[in-house]
Amino acid sequence: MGVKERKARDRKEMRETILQSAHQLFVDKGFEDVSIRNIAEAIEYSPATIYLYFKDKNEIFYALHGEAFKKFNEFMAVLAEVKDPFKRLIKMGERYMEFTFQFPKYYDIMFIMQAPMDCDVNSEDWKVGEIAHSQLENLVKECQQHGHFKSKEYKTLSFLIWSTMHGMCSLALRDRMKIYEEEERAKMLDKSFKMFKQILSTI
Amino acid sequence: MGVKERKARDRKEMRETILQSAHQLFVDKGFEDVSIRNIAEAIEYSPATIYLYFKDKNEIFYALHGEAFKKFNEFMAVLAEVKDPFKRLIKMGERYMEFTFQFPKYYDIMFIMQAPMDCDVNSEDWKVGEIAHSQLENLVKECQQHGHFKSKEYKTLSFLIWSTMHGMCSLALRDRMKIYEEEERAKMLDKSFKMFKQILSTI
Amino acid sequence: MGVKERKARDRKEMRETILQSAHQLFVDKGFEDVSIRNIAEAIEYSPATIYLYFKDKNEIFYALHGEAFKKFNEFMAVLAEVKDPFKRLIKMGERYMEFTFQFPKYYDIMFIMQAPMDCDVNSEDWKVGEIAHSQLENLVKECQQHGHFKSKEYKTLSFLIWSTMHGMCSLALRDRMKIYEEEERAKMLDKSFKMFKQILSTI
Amino acid sequence: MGVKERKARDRKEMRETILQSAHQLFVDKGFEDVSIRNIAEAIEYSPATIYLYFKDKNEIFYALHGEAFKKFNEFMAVLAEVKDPFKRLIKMGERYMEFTFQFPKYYDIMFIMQAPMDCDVNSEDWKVGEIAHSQLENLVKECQQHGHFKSKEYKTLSFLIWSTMHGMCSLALRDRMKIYEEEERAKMLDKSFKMFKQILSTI
DNA sequence: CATGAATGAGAGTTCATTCAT
DNA sequence: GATGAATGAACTCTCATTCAT
Repeated sequence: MGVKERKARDRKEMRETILQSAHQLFVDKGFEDVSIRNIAEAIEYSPATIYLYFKDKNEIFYALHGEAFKKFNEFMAVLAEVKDPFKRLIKMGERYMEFTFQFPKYYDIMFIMQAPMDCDVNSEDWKVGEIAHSQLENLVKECQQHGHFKSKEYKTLSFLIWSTMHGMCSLALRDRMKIYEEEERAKMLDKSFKMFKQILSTI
Repeated sequence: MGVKERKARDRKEMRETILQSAHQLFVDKGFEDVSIRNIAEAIEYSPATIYLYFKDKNEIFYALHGEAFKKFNEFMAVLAEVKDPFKRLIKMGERYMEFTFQFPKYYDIMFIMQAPMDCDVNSEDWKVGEIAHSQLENLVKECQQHGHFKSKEYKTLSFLIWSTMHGMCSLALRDRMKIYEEEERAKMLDKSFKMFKQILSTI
Repeated sequence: MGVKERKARDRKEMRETILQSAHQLFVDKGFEDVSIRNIAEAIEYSPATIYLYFKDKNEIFYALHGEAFKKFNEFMAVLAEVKDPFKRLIKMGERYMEFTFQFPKYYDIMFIMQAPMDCDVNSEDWKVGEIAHSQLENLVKECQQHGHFKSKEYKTLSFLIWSTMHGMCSLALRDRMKIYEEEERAKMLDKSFKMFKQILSTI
Repeated sequence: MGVKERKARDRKEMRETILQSAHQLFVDKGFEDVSIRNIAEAIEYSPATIYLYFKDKNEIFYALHGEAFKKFNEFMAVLAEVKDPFKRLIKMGERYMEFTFQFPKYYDIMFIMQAPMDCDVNSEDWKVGEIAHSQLENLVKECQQHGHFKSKEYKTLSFLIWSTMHGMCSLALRDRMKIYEEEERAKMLDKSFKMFKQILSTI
């Protein structure tokens, strides 16, 4: 038994090692530019070894996808500290943007990339996503209980808020802010987010 | 003379055929995952033939990009009929969404897809993009002259509006609305846009 | 008849035009790097046109080969002016080197390149080559009649002389003088040829 | 242990196999006209396999170049046995010719073929070449100390000697002795070399 | 368990050549 | 006589994947 358990543990550790490498490479270079060979080299194993732990490249992708959402949720954990729901909502937006620009490739998999077709909709990953989403809806509802967003349907507003945040982030990430001068882009995002907060506080 | 013209027309048709195929494929599989060979197969010509009409893979992408923006601007031409600037802004939003869901592949190329790096910023395509953008900014400014958006910086607000619209559209296009039931998605977009209009009218 | 003749003349002119272009390109870039397209572009005709005048790329090559030898012989014509046979021999060597470095690609086809297999040994081109060669042999014989190269077999000496000249030229042309500093190479060739002359004058 | 060694041996053998094929092809068809595919077909492996043993096409060429020079130097080792420098010089010439006709393909790569441009001048291969060359220069110098080649600059004379040998060898190798009857060619080379020796002994 | 070796498939691209017009 | 259009075959090189060891 001890043996079996150790084996299982070893196996998990190896998967972890591979994913960490894949993660690093992925975060550095994006999905398309990470090859099995890269990962293998990074962990100083042979490419063939990877296949002992993952069926194929897609499986690694899915795992990363899961990691991304996990990381995202961890990233949002700090919200717990903020008591006032509206302030918490604002903080959520701030963290959303921070996450986006700290882990742009993760944001990309999570919210932009065309996922491979055969992705399992029921997989745990998507559940994690749903959790994040209902967190937002609950928060909006809570804000209403504190007098915000009067006569707004909370589900719809939640989606609208998410859309706005996602719009800013994804335009930036996918290089659609070239209409602004290089140096202005960050400022524009900043000003835009500030204006968004202000609007939210008045409606 | 007739001959020359017919040849020119043939040539244009062929370019068009290639572009249509490429278009389809690019958005189905992403730029990186489309090969000249794919395109060639799709139109039932040899790969070499493609090179008679386009210098390389990138040039195909740029051509599509240009076409998309042209179509986009044509699509926005109806705005001229709307006199009141605020109503025009709202109409703009409506048309934006209509365009997105009528020509999702074009929208994808314009605002979502990862473009090849070595794209010429000074090319006409980008100018068309800038025109569309300054159209929005001018419209927002005009609204302010009619008493809307008091004490809001118009450039920032323009970006925020665009972000919101893009957020909704791209989340839908890239299948990130799976958290909602299939039948609800369109409704959600609708309600969300309505709420957005309402918010805009109060700020 | 007039018509027939004119047509024939036209045809020859076109062949000439093509060859001149091919020649220029060939001299500039070497055989491998000249494409039918290049030639066609240079003469502002379509690639297909080339095929009306030459069976294929090889045929152009052979024609160039012939041109090279013709040019070589023309280049040697000045020797006629030199009365004294030994001086003429020396002059021949000088001209040989001059030709080599003025038309390196020609020298290459004539004396270095692996000729395409299906080259016709009996073609006129080779005869031109033989003429050049027997010119050398005759010259050496003549020198002997004037007291040079006593008790040397003239055919053998001729080959030895040619070998020496070819050795220097081909080592230079095929970049085998890298053992010497860049600036020294020309000097080395010069000194080497001077020494060769001096030796010839003493044997 | 035995395993490691066997693997290393296998690897070396495979490299050798590839090099032999490449060798043959390079000299038959020239560097430009040999493809990785050709080589792969010749050894009945897939093209991709080649890349497991050589970084790219150039590396194959360099390897051959290196091998050739190593072989050449080994071939010249027998010179050590000859005490008298002039006799040694003559022997060197003899060995040079023997090498040429025993290993014509190697000779071709070393001294005739157009090498790829981006060759590393500082690589070991070129050093081996320089060694061979300075061996000649030293030998000529030594001959002078024994009363030969009076008032001749030894570096220049060395190049002249090399040129003469290379001229004879390369004309033969590249089939430029067709002016002589088939049966005479070898004799001509022989007589020519004899005459060269005789000349060297009198200057 | 780990891997070295091998490969099929495929990428973008170029070229000599053909043929209907 | 000239050509625009087309293509088959080739190029170098990379990658995910397999399998015997």
